[in-house]
Amino acid sequence: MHGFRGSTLDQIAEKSGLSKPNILYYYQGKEEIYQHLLAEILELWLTSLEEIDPDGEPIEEILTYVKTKLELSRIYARQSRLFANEILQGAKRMPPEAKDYLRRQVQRAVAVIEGWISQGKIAEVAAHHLLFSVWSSTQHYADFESQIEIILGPSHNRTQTFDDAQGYLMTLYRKLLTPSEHQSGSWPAAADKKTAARHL
Amino acid sequence: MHGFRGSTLDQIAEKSGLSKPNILYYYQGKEEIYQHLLAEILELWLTSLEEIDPDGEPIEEILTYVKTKLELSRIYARQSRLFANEILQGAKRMPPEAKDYLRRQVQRAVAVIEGWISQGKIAEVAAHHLLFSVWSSTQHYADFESQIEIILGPSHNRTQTFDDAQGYLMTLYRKLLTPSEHQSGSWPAAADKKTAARHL
DNA sequence: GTCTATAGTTAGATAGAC
DNA sequence: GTCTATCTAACTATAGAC
Repeated sequence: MHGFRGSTLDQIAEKSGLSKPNILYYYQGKEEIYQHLLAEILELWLTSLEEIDPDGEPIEEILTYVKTKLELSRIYARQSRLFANEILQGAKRMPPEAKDYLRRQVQRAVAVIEGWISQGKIAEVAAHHLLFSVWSSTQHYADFESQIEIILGPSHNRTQTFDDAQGYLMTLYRKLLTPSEHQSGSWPAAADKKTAARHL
Repeated sequence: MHGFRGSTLDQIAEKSGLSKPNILYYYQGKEEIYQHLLAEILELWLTSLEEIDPDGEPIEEILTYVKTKLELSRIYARQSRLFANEILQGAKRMPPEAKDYLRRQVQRAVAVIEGWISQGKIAEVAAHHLLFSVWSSTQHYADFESQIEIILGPSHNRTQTFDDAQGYLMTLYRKLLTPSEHQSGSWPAAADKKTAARHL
């Protein structure tokens, strides 16, 4: 699980307990094994994104997503690194269907977030960039784990670090998203009744 | 510039205009070329971190660092990806001196930030995690450029995206760092005279 | 279905002429 | 210092027995 070139069929064979030719009996080639893994990971990432509920309480919905994404990074750190490596290499081995799936799910989430903004339920932010920063700041704890190890030293407790990260990220995104007292952009542009009522 | 295994000596030879054996006349091997590149990039990253001035205006100092880091990601995107790839692979090819250098510079910056916090000049945050999120959220635009391309489509303007990112990140970190009106933690613990004066 | 043995390819490094 | 030609190791994939 170290990228397409990072693992050899010999290693995969050893880990899986099958022989090399036997693996190639089930898969057409190394490429197919790799893309199968990629698809699984993307599914995991996007399912959590899909769970953002347009009818939920906006800030809590987003904070829950952040929390879930961090948890996925903790549990599926190796998978996160495999995916990160693929993107780093230019996403050349990512099938077009997977790219479409990614694009569609992001578009949905962006629409939900922009809806909340226009209703004045969260502060005005660039929705795409909010998602980018949520992804990067959570996945960092998986993808750059070896750098964190270098900085915090070998004595640091992994679980503790993830707990601290959660506390930090909750504060970060709560402060960002909480609407300011007198938000000019959301009204009178906002059509939401409750929002309007607050200003009367 | 696609990681140690991502580029072959043949490609390096072609790009540099030299022949393969001629490159190995100057460098002992591929490993030495790679580590030379790594060291250059780390220097670039840590120099910008070093520029954080303990005597400057805290929030502006940090926001300037964020801006600089984003600019470095824009200009040195390939280098950022090379470094990210090394960390992703477990930082196994990073020399111990480079790791020490990284650790020391981070410790210095953390001390500066914690000083500002104890003086009540910025909100209370976990300094290490602040740095982690600044790195990840800025480097994302270099390291995950191909994913951004997938999401925003081929028609998106790279310069525009970086400009939008800067606006977003300035808001994000300004909101995080601005101390709240009645900050209990910073006073009376804070020994700073001006801070105390604000409360009289 | 599963294995051993091996073919075919690629890439890092070196020998040796100029 | 720089090149062509070549060696050697590692790796993907297949042939063919059981």
